[in-house]
Amino acid sequence: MPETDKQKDFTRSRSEGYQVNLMARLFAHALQARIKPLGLSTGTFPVLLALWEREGQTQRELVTELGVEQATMANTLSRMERDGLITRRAHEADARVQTVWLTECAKGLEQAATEAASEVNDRAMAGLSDEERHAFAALLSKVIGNLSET
Amino acid sequence: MPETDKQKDFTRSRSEGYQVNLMARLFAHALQARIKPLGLSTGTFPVLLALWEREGQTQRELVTELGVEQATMANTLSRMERDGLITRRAHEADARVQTVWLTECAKGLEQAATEAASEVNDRAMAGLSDEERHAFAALLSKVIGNLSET
DNA sequence: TCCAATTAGATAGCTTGCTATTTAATATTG
DNA sequence: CAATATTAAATAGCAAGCTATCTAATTGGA
Repeated sequence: MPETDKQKDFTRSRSEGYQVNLMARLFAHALQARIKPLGLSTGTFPVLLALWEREGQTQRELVTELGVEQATMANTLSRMERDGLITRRAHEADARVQTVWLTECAKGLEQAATEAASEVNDRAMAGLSDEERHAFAALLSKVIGNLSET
Repeated sequence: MPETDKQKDFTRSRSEGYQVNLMARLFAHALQARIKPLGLSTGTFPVLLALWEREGQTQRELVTELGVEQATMANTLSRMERDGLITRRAHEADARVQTVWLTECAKGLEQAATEAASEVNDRAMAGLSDEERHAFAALLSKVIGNLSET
């Protein structure tokens, strides 16, 4: 390709960044449709997964585990408290820290919510062989690793 | 796996939806770092790509082409107008329609901006063979297709 | 022709994400 | 011990996405 045509070889439809953004929005849309009836939303969902696995984590721990910014987590937790999904208790040894606990309501949603998420993943991966699904997971990890460096 | 363990087989770290969301945020972060010095942002970028290819499109055409909601596009175009990237002109035949045009400033950014985006894609795909990169693109298309149905 | 349906776009109001800054508490070090 | 660093969390303010609703213009039928 001649040097003068160089700026033409970038097209949106073939850009991985564009496709990834579109895919993420489609995932979120599909998940939202299934968990909205449960009173959940896409932002609260990963927090709930972390807490279903281990309750009483600090905001800092959730931030590290989920890879969002501290301010994002603070806002998400505020909404979750407002909506009756979590409560916060003072840390016994460190007055800066609050620990996060699930309400009974939130505890009761685990089964239905994880089933909804599995359904979305299965639908997204429909028609892919086991090898393709594994290849996709491996490529996701690789790309995430590449973009996470420093 | 026994029936009673069923709810435990969903883990965030292995959920495609979670990984895809993380990957999309990393892509956006990497792109933002490179185009912010040009006065651009991630939301305006695909609109510019579409207009660099063909100016004078209507908002409706941009919506269809980029796969965002009409309200999202309206807001994005407002910010772009505010920031001196586009102007809008009345359509000669239909008073409901406005066509979107690039400012001289926006026209001058094409080369630098597409280079920035290529750089992000290359970094994300670093260490992948040509076959892997093609496989990734094919899987993206497949998954997008699956989630786009109806 | 006129009324209903459609279409283009704007607006309201929300979530989810970000950066940057602030406040308060704890840890560290001279 | 006092001054400084660091750490945890909150807050301000913005971008980018969404749904839902509204207005105005155009189109299509009866």
